Amino acid sequence: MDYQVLENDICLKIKNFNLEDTLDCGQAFRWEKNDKEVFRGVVENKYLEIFQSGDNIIFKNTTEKDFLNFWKDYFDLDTDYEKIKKIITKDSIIKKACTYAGGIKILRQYPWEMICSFIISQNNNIPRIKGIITRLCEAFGTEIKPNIYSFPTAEKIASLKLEDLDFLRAGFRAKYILDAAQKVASNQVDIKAIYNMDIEKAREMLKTIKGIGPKVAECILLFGFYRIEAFPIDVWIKRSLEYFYKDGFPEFSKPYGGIAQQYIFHYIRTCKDAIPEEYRKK
DNA sequence: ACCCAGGCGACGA
DNA sequence: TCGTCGCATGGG
Repeated sequence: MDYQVLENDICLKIKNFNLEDTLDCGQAFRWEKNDKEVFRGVVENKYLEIFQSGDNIIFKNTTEKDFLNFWKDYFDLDTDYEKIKKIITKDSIIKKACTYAGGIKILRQYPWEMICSFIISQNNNIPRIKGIITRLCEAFGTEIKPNIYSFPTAEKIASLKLEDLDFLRAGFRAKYILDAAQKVASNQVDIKAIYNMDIEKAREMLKTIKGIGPKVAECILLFGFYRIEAFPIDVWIKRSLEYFYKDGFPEFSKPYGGIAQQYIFHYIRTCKDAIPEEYRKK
């Protein structure tokens, strides 16, 4: 890994990485870009400002220690994506998607935040998901810097009543958030245990929470537990499976299905001519 | 106004 | 076990 320690910042030199696509492709909901291409976000109890300039990524006001012990892991910098791409791009559709969106990395995020976030995501759109999560953090998270809040703990949410969540305007999802918090806080859904479960058991465990079905469970496993074989099928992926993969998704890609899935998801959502218009609204 | 959003639970056949 | 429908809310 090639990086330089500057006065207050870390400068990482990296190829084939796209910060904006990575932070804005629907896997994370707590990064916002300001008017100067700088992303601001909160992960656990750390606040970061970060931006990209060509092959340089600048981590603002970051110590080498935080970079090596925390952000390197969060941004999945030790995974050899080129090796994975070599395998999965033997499929021509993934190859196209990878050309378009191959700068995305799968962020190593945290289980409870992903459980809560992807419960909120169901039958919802990304701007609204972000809004609900922002309100949730501002109300129940910890203020780690002036006006900057961490994601609230499951214990904190579990201590609330359903009416306390009304202001989120999360609709029918509010009761699911509460159920998730209660089950996680009480260890009825044991996050530590899920890390060591085989994936099918982990799916079943997550689905004991109300509001977690097959799709949300896959997202939690992929983004919260780094199970890169997890393959969430949302409306967009369903469309692309119908259009591109009538005979099934290629077997050799399945161990890295989650990475391929992200490339395809970003590709067909944002590239106008990826699939025909009539498939976009079926 | 209308349609849809990174779906799910409840219900009926 | 498989289809269908209602769900809260608000952006386009």
